[in-house]
Amino acid sequence: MDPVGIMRDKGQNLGVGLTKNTTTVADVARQANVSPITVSRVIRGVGPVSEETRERVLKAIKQIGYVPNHIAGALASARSDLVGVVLPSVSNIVFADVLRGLHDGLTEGLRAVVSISDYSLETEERLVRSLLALRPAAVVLTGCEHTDSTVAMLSRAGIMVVEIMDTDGAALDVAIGMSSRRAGEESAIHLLQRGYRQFGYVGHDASPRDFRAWRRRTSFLATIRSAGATFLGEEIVHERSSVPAGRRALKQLLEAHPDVEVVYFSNDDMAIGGVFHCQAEGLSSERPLGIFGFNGLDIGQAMPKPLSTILTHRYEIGLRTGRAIVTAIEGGDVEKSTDVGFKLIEGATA
Amino acid sequence: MDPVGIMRDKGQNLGVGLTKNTTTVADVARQANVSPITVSRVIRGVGPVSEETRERVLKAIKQIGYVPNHIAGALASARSDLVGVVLPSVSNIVFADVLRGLHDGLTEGLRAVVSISDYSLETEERLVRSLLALRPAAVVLTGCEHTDSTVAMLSRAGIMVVEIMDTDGAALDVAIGMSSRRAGEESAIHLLQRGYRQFGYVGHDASPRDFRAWRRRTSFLATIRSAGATFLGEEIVHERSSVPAGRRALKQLLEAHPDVEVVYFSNDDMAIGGVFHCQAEGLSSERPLGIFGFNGLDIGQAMPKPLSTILTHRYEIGLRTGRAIVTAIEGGDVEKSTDVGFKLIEGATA
DNA sequence: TTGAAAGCGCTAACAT
DNA sequence: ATGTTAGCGCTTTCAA
Repeated sequence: MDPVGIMRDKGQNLGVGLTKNTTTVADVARQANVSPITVSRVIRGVGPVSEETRERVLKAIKQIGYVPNHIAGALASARSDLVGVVLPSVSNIVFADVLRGLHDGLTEGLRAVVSISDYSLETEERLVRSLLALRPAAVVLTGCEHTDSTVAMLSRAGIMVVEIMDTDGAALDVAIGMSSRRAGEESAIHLLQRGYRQFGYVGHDASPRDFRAWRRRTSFLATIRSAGATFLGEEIVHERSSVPAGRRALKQLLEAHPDVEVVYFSNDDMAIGGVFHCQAEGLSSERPLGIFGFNGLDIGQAMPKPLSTILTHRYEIGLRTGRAIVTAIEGGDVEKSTDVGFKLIEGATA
Repeated sequence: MDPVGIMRDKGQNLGVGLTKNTTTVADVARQANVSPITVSRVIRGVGPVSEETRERVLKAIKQIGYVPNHIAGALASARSDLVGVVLPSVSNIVFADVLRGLHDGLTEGLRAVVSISDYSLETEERLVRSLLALRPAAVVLTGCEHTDSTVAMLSRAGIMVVEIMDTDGAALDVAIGMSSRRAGEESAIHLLQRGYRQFGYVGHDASPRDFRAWRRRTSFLATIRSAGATFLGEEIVHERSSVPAGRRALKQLLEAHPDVEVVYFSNDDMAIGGVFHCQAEGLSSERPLGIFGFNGLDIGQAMPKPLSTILTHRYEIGLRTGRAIVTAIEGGDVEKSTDVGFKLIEGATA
């Protein structure tokens, strides 16, 4: 209930030589009886500094509680320790995994500035424009679809761009991910091999567009059709993917198309909702409806009947992205495109 | 397979007036026949600028594809548009929700720099030290436990600090969250009212420490004990919380203490694992074991028997945090402590 | 091994 | 309404 004064004592006394409480390299230098540049060298650990002065400077830093200003450093050196990251969502555990991997992969004091595009390319463009103002060391985007302006801005900026998750398109610079097309295809082939002939699909449509889910659906459908199987119909919920949405959608689908033998879901969240619908309706025994997901979330594998799905390597994508950025900054070469693959989990639901 | 040259044409030609491909306000100014400061005023939308010059400047910006440099701006104005955020984890959907809320709450071009402490106060200290080098507009920390050094650094920096999730402790500056203590207590009261007398607990211990889960457990135990109920025992997995971990842990607990009537779980992930264990063992009918969670994840509510749990307002915590930061930056007053509360969901598992 | 000078790109303060 | 001047705090370059 107490209103509180923020930014107390910023000490920005711009008057006549009054105290500013922001200590600088100059303060440290004075304390240690060296020049500012020597302090800078000690902090960055570059250049020749005698052990004796080094210790003197370090002591001075401790004494006056100096905290380096990377903003000033970045301006002077034209080198940034920020990595701009645009993810379509963080609520989806998939991108949370990517982010965790990215953090583990980024070293050398690199830090991620995370923005969320909500699956909109226009939002992505806005976010990239704004991120570029930070002159980041690299930019990480999700997927290979971007507006022309986004591409133009990035190419003019001349910084490293990593497109993650998706290796189906032509990489702007570096791509690290997997092929959605092949994932859809392999899912279809597996289900065909299991003898299914009557297919259904349950999908979501996140805000504007989840391109990768759509590409999986497209190649899945193409594969079952070219095998002569029947696609009975689909139910698409116009909201972000979730367990409850999957449950509702499967109910809808089964009402419209009671004869489906197996349903391909846009991802595990949706598929788990499907499993719950079957459990709730007691469908499991009298009518073994096949359910197939995508991602291989651990929750799906912890269910009494583990979910049949495709395991994706989200953490690894993030990790490799971080490492690729570090490598590039250190002057190393980075693969143009890295496919981390995926793994089909047979499970017990299809 | 193509090694690719990153940072191509950085254009850092430091020679005699050769082309640098970084355009600056000066370039725009030249193009528009005004002074740099006028360009700056147009970009920031402050100060008096005639409509005519404004348009001329805007046109020039478009023409030469100028991208502002916020790093330089931040240095000159001693104002940053970065908000440092330290979360214990992002894999946990709870913090992903917080992050989403935070993004929605932050406006005015404020951007989050996210770091992950992995539930370690020492890591948090390191991350805060490193974040302060960016001179952020505010720092968001999780929980009210911090090392002394962390507290000292932050107070010296004199910037806004928001401690989220937890309002049990004394806020350093601003706290937005809920009371873990009361959550544990209310869970216990509810289960006692339902007639349960033989209690068990299944918990996790994330890396070093999940303080809030532990506080829930402590107040839960205190409450059932003071009501004269029996605490039969507990099973703690020494890993981060997850559905599979919950499933395994419940199995263990029931083997050691076959007489428990109801189990309080450290959170919904663990509790859902418990439900899956019961389903897999066919325990649901022959022996209706009570299961109670924490968080109110939508997956728990989409299960055939919705999980009994406490709904927390993660998104709102993030949203309010973002808004509080914006308010403070704009000079407004912010509540010292905001309790967003929680809501008990009766569900069908306890 | 150390330092002096210059400037990164922008904006606050003070003119005009 | 616009411009001039003088830095922000650091690091580069070049000299000692």
